[in-house]
Amino acid sequence: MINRQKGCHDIYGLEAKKWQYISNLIDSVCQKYHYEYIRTPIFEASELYHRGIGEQTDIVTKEMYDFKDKGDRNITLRPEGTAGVVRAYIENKMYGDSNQPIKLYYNGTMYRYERPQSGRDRELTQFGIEALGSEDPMLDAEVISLAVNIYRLVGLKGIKVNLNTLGDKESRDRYREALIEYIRPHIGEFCEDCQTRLEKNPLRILDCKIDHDNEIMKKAPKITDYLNEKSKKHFQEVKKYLDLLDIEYVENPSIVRGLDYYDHTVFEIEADIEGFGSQNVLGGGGRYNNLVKELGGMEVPAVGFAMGLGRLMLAIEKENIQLPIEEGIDAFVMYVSETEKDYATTLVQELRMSGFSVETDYLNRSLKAQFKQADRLHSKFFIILNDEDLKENRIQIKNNQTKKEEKVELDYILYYLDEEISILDGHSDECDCGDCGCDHCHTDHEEDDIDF
RNA sequence: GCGAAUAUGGUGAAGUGGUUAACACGCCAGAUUGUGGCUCUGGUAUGCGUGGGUUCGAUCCCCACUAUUCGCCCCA
Repeated sequence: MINRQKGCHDIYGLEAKKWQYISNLIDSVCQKYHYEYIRTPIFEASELYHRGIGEQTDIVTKEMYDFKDKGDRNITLRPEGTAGVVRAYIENKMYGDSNQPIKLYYNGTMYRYERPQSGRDRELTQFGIEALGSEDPMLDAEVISLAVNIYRLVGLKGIKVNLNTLGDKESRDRYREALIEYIRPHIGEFCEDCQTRLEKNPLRILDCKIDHDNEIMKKAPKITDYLNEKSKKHFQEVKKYLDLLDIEYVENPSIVRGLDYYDHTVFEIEADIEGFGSQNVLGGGGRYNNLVKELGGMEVPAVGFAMGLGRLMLAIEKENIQLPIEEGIDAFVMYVSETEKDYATTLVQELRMSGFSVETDYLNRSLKAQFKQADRLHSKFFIILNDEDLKENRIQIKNNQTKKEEKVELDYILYYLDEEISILDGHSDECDCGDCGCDHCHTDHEEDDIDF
């Protein structure tokens, strides 16, 4: 037997319905915020990620899916979404588009060559947004609010936004120097990793779990004291807009987001969920005013966010959140014997073309077994075809909720089903507004019910 | 890269160094309900991860491998 690859999953059944629900929710929220869907390739030139992420990191050296294709090109399966989107932005000259800023979202699979564990797979699905072409702090706040609203709408409680700023390059360089100077005399007291981080990526030391409680760390200089006026103002405004948007956050100076290209605002959203362990970060992002240039474009400010949907699903499961997944079909067509099967075939087709979801039996099962099957599928109506009825141009139809059973004229069946299903859904005849609050309207206008 | 646990039929899962490996669910057929959902009867399953070893004999003991899960590292 051939098994699926390590760290990959087959998603089907109820699980697949949940994924679809989340994807639909994402589409609907992004539409409201006016972020447009973009789909970029799953593989790109390796260089894109090497440049975007930084040559020296573990990420690049051992956690990317690199390979050579038959033309001897260096290819990488995308490990994240931002680089590809930025590449597409530059390549398609979106900076010249008349609508600015460019606001995009993606939702797709990413690949990371890692040892899988809970909340971490080799093939993962990420949703993310990128807003390019504005340095307005209002946009930073919007990005965060979109992310938070997704979590809210899913129904997650204990969501915490950790917020920090890295300032602009000038502020960050000053801070980096001060930090190195401060830590260097004490470096012997830090863990091995931190000792190498000191030169390579000193900010990362702040994020170290081992040395987190070290007194020296606690008294370390803070980035906020090294911000220049411009950076300080940006951060203050981001916070102002978050307050206006009613987004709660915690300032957390240890959020540094490893990568060089981050500027100003950085944030992580974490879930306070029992049994979530070290994989409690649901998503994160920040401003990256240097990346577009780094990847060969012009100087374009940008801000973005990404979340792992696998982890979101895990959180939903742990929190025991019931997503409103619709189950069941409208009708199951059963036939008493082989004689009626031909008619069943055409009836099923007709009903489906008229917009009903309909199933029938394909295993030539006994009528009894067909009833069982119809029941298992949560069919609203059972349509039972027998010879005698068909001769008189009518069919037997049973409402599985009320148990009411009727014989209906063949010509009348579509109208009958339509009516009856409306009644089942609580949709009244008088209502044609499409938004009266009944169940039927809800399904058609789901997005209008979203309460921000 | 390091560490730990697990590996039995379609599913969940018990169990033993020795003739036919429980039980439950599922599925199928039948009985009974005016044709399903409850109940009862019967049927169903190429099942002990792979390769070695110990043994008269291994699913059960030992070793290796593989896979899965979980943790560490790292985290885009």
